[in-house]
Amino acid sequence: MKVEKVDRRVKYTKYMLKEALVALIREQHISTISVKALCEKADINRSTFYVHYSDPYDLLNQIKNEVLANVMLYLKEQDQDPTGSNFQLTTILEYAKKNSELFETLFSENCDYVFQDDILELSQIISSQYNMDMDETAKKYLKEFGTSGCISVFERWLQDGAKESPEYISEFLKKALQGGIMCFKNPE
Amino acid sequence: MKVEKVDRRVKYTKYMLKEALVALIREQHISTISVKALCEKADINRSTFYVHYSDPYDLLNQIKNEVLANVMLYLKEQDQDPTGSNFQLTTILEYAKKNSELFETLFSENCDYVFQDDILELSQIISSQYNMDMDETAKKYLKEFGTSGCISVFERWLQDGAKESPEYISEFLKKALQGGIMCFKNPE
DNA sequence: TTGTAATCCAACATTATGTCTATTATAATG
DNA sequence: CATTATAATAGACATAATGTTGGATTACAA
Repeated sequence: MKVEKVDRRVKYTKYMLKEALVALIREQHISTISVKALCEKADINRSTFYVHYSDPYDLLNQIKNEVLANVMLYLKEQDQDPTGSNFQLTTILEYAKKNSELFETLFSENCDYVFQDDILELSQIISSQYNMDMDETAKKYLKEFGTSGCISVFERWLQDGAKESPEYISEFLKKALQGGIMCFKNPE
Repeated sequence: MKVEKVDRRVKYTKYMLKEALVALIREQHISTISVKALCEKADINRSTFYVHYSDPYDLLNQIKNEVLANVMLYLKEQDQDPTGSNFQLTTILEYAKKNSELFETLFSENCDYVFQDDILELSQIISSQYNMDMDETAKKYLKEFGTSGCISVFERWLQDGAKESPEYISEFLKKALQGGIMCFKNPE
C-alpha cells in the first residue's frame, strides 16, 4: 500500500466541500443542490470543485465510501471480521450512535437513498446468518421483508435521536427477523 | 358534486403530458427530466405545460393522486370500505396486478419515492388491524418494521412481474406481520 | 356562426453548467 | 531561505434550461 502524500490545500478544499454538502443536505434534497450554492457555502471556487468532483452526487458518493470505510475500520478495531457472517450487529449500531447526527443526515430522504443500497448488502449478510429452510419464493420475499424492515427501523432509530441502546435495537431486529422466519419454516 | 366539463383540448394536453412523463420515468430519474424534453416527447408547447403544472414533480403528484383515487374507486366497486380497517388487502394487490406495468414504474426508484409515502398510510391501516399489546417502544419499531417490509415486498413483487397471485402475497404479508408480532406480545 | 379560451410561437432576461486560461497563493523540497 | 511545483482563484465563455410574456392562431362549446 503506497502512502500518497496529499497536499494540505487539497485536504482543506475537500474538507470544506464535504462539510458544506452535509450541511446543505440537512436542509434540502441533494438533487436541488447546485454546484454554485455548494461552493459559496464552502467558500471554494467553483472551478476548483470541478477539479475534484463531477457533481454533488459524486461528492456524496465519496463521502459515503469514506463513512463505510470508517465503519469497517471500527469493526476491525473491535476485532470483528466484516466479511464474516457472525460479527455483532451491535457494533455497527454502536458506531452509528456515536455519529448519529451525521448518520441521520446521510440516511435521510434528502440523500436520495444513496446509503441505503450499501446497507442493504450488510443486511443481507445478517439475514444469511439465519437458517431459512423454506420454499424459494417465500425465502425471496422474506429476505426482502426482513432487510427493508431492518433498514427502516435503523433509520427510525436515528431519526428519533438514537435513544435506545445499540443492544436493544440489535436484539429487537434479531427477534423480529426470527419471528418472521419461524412462521414460514418447513418442519425439520 | 358539480360536474365541471373539461375542454377536450385540456384533456388532450394533460393526457399527452402524463403519458410522456411516465414513459420518461421508465428510463430516467424524475429529477433529471427537463420540462423541455418532456414537452418535446409529448409534442406539447412548453408554455402550455406551465399553464397546468409548475414542474415535472407537480405533474407526477397529480398522476399519483389520480392513481390513488382509482384504487379507492376500485375498492368501492368491490363493496369495500377504504376507510374501514377490515378491507381486503388482496383487492388492492389485485388492482396493482391489473395495472402492474404502471405500478412498477411509479414505485421504481426513478419516481423519487413519491408513491411510497401514501402507501405507508395504507400500510398503517393494515397494521392497525392487529392487536399489538406490548410496550410502546417495541410497538413503534415493530410498526416501522412491518410497514416498510410490506411495501418492499409489494415493490419486489411488481418488479419481478407480479407473478404470484394477489392472494399469495396477501397471505404472505399477513403471516410475516403476525410472526413479528407474536414475538413481542405480552402474555395475556 | 360567433365569442371564448386554449394552444402555439417567438422572444426575453435569468440562472446554472462545464470548460479554459492567465494569475496568484501556497506547499514541498533542497 | 530560495526555488520549484502545483493547487486555487478570478474571470470569461458558450451552452442550455428555466419561467414568463404578448400576440397570433386555432379549436371548442353553445
